[in-house]
Amino acid sequence: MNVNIRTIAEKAKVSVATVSRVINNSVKVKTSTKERVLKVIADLDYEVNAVARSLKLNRTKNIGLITGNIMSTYWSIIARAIHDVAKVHGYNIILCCNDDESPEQEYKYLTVLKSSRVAGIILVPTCRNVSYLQGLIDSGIDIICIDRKIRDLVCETVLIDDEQGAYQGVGYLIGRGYTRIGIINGPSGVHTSDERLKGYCRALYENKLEVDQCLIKSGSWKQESGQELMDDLLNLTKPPDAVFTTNIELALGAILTLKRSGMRIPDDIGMMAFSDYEWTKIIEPPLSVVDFSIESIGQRAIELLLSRIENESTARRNTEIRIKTKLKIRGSTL
Amino acid sequence: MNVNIRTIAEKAKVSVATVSRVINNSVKVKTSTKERVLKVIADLDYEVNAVARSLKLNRTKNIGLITGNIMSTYWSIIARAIHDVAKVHGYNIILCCNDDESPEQEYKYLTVLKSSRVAGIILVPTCRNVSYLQGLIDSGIDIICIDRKIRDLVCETVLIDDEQGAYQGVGYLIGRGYTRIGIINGPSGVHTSDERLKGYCRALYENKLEVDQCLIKSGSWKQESGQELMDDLLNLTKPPDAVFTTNIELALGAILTLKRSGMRIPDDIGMMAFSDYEWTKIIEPPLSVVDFSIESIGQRAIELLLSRIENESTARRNTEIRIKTKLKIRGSTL
DNA sequence: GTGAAAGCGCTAACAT
DNA sequence: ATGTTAGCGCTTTCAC
Repeated sequence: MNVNIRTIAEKAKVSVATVSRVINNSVKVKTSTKERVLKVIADLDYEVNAVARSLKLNRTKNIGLITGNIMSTYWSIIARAIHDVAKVHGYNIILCCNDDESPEQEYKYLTVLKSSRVAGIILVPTCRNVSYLQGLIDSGIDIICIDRKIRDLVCETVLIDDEQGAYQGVGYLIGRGYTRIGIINGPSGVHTSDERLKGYCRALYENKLEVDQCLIKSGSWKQESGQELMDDLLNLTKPPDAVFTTNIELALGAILTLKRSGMRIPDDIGMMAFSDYEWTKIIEPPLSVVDFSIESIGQRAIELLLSRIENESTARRNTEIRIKTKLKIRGSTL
Repeated sequence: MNVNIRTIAEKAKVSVATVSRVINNSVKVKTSTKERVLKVIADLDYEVNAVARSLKLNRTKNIGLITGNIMSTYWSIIARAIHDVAKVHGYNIILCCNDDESPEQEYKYLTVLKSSRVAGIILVPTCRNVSYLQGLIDSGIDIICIDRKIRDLVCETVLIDDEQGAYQGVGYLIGRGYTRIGIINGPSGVHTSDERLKGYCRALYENKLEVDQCLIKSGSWKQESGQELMDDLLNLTKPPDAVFTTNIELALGAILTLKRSGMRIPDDIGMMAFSDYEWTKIIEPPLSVVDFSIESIGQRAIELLLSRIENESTARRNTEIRIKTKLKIRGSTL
C-alpha cells in the first residue's frame, strides 16, 4: 500500500500539482499551504517515486560507470572518486565491471544503461565499439571516456600522461646506469599499454640504447602475468639488469618471481613500476614508481560529466585532460 | 526522437499490446506477427524503456549495495562477487559507499534506494537504524545484511565466523610460545570488532593467560590507525611479543611501524592478521593470517537476495550464514 | 491470437 | 496561488 502524490493531495486538501510544487520547490506556494502539505508528507512518511519522476522527465539520477575490475586498486580508487562527487550532486552510481576488456560486454552494458535512462556514462572504453559509441554520443547521451583515448571518437576524455610517465621512469633507470631494461606490459593494442611502450622506446632511443624486442613482454594486466613474464625475462640468454612494469599488479607478480629466484633488488636487478600503492612502501626494498593521482582521473571525469548533464550541454566536445605523472624513487633502483 | 512501443506497433500494424507480448515473450503470438514485429524492432533499433516498465511493475532491475569503502580490498572483493552474480540474472548494482560507518548516511542511502524502487538491498549495517530497517523489511523490501549480525533484527544475514577466526589465530600464537599478545582492532561497538575481540579473549582465557587491557587497542579500520596503535603497543612498559591485527589494512600499518622501529618479525615480535591478501606473500617475512573466502560473503548474499526476489518470497526469515575461517601460517610467526 | 483501454506516479502546460 | 488535465512508455485485464 504505497502512498503517492494523490494520497497526499487528498489529505492536505490540495491538488496533486500543488503537492508536486512543494516537493520540488519549483513555484512559490503559499506558506500555510506548503506547511499543511509538508505535515501530511511527514505524517504519512511519503517519499517521491523516483521511477515515476524519471519516466516523466525521461532521465534518472543514475550514472553508469563501466570500468575494469573493481578489485584492482586502480579502478576502485577511480570508482570511489566518481562515487563521492556524484553523491554530493544527488546521483547514484550503477557499477558495471568489464575486466576482460570484452567489446561485447561493453556493448551490452551500454545498451542496458541507455535503456535504463542513465543521466550519463563514464566509460573505460575497449576502443572497439567506436561507431556505436559515437552514435550514442551524437544522440545526446553524455559519455566521458577515461584512461584511454580513442582516435576518431569525438568525446571528452580523461587520461594519464602514459607516454611521458613511462619515459620518465625508464629515463631514470638509464640515468642510474642500467643498460638492459626490460618492460612488462599489459596487452598490446590497448591504448594504455601502447602509450607506455612508446615512452619506454623513446627513453631508450633518446639515450642511444638499442630497443631489444626480447626485452619487451606483454600479457594481461594481472599478477600472474607479471610472474610469468618475469620468468621469461630471467630465462633470456642475456637477461635484463632492470625491469619496468606498467602497472602495480604486474609489479607484484614480477617481484614474486624475483624473490623465488633469489634475485636481489636493486643489485642484481632494478625494479620500477607505473603507479604507486600502499604496500610498495613496506616491501623490501621499497619500490620506486612513476606516481600520479589516480583519483584525479575519476574526479575530473565526473566533474566533466556533471557539467554536461546539469548545463544540458549538447556540444560535441573533444576535450582531453591528461593527468601528470611524477617519479617516486625508493630502494628498488640503484 | 525516441522510438517507443507505439511507433513499433504502428509500423508493424499491430497493437501495442502485441508488441509488448513479443518483447516479453509472455503470451503466444502468431509466428508471422511476431517476426514482423521483431523486424520493425530491429530496423528501428528499438529498446524498451526500462523506466516505464519499472513504473508499471513497481520494481526495477537494480540492486542497492550499501558497503564500506570500496577502495579497501575486502569490500571490493565482496562488491565484485555480488556484481558478477547479479549480472548473470540481469540485475544492475547501485553502489553506495558508507566507509565512515555513518548511521545518517546509511539512512539516507536506504531512503534513496527505496525511493528508486530497487529490487532489493544488500547492506553492511551500521547497526544503528534497527527499527527503521525492520520497518523496511516488514514492508516487503528484500534486504540482506552482510558482515554483521544485528541482534533483534529479523533479517537474512551472511557473515564470517569472526569469533572463531580470532580464536584460531590467537590460539596458534599461544601454541607457538608467545605469551604477551596484543590485538589491534577496529572500532569497538562494531559487531566485527567485538566478535574478534571475544575470540582473542577466549583463546587467552582457555590457555590460562591473563587479559591485559593495555594490550587491547582499537581504532578505525584504516592503515594509519594500525600504525599509531602499533606505536602505542611498542611504547608500553611491557610491550607485546606478538600482535594480532583484525584486518589487513591494520596489519599494513602495524608492519610499517615495526619496520621503522627496526623490530624484526618474527623474532622480536610475531605478527598475524585476520584476512589474507596478495601482497602478504611478497613482504619479508610473508604474513601469517586467518584466511577465509571473502567472495563467498558476496556470493551467498546475492544468492539469498535473488531467491527472495525471484520467488517473491515474503516470509520473515532470520537465516544466518557463517563463512568458515582457516589458518595460513607463513613466516611472520615463530 | 489480438486489440482497446486503464493506469502505474509523476510533472508541467494551461486555465482560473 | 492553485487546480485540471494530458501524457511520459509500458503492462495487463478484459473483450472479441
